[in-house]
Amino acid sequence: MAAIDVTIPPGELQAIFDALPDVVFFLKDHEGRYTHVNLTLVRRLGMKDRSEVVGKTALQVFPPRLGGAYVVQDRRVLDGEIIENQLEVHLYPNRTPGWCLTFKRPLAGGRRSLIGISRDLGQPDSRDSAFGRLQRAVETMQAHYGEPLRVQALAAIAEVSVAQLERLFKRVFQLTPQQMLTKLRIEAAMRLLHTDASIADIGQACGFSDQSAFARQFKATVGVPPRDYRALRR
DNA sequence: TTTCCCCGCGAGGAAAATCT
DNA sequence: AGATTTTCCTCGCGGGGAAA
Repeated sequence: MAAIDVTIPPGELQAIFDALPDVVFFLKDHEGRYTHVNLTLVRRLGMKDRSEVVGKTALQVFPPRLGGAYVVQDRRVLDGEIIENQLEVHLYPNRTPGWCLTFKRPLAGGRRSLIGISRDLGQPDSRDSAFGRLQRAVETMQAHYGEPLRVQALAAIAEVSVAQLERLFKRVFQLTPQQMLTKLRIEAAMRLLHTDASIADIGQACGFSDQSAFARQFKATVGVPPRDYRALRR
C-alpha cells in the first residue's frame, strides 16, 4: 500500500474528534500533561471548557487513585508500548462507569508524546443474522460467569467452531468471547464491591480462580485494585 | 505501650492452559 | 504458531488484636 504523506496538525485532529460524542480523544506530552483533548472528554470530566483540562495531568482531573493508574499506564506507553482494543471501564466524576475499547500509543516525532482514543462500547447488532445463535452463548455466559467457562464450550453451544465464534462475536458485540466474559465478571464484581463482602469472596463468586487473579484482572480493566474501587465509591 | 502474630490484600514470576 | 490468560505460589505490607 502506498503511504500517503499527509500531516494533520494536532489542533485539527482535535476538532475532528470533537464531532464524535462517543469517542474520547487526547494527546499528552512527555510529562503526561494533556495538550489536546476533545470535547467528549472535557464533558465527561465534568468541565465546560477545554482550557480546564489542557495543561493538566490525569492526576489533576481524575480522582486521586484513578489518576495514578493512568499515569503509570502512560509511562509504559511512552516507553514504547502500544495498547490496542483494550477493554476498560472508565470512571468519571458524577458519571456511571462506562465500558470502552481503548487505543493508546506513543507518537513519533521530536518530543515524546502519546495519543489515546477510547470508543464506547456500542450496542450489539441485534439484526445481524448470527445474533440468534450467539444469543445462546451469551445467555450461558450470563448464567455461568461465576464458574470456569471455556470458549470451546461456548462455541459448541452456538454450534460453530471456535474460530467462527470469535469472528461472529467481534462482528456483533465488538468484543471477543473472552472479553465479554471478563466484562460480565468485572461488572458483577463492581456490583458486589458495593456490599461488604471480602475481596477474595467476591473474586471467587465472579468466577476468578483466586484473589490474585481477580485483583490482577480488575486492576487491568478498571485501573485500580478492588479495594481502591470500593473506597472510591463510597 | 511495645512486640508479635495472623489476616486480608496486592504484586508479580513461572509454567501450564487457552485463546486469537 | 504465537499471544494471552490462568493457575499456582511466594513475597511484602499494613491493620488489627492479643499477649507481654
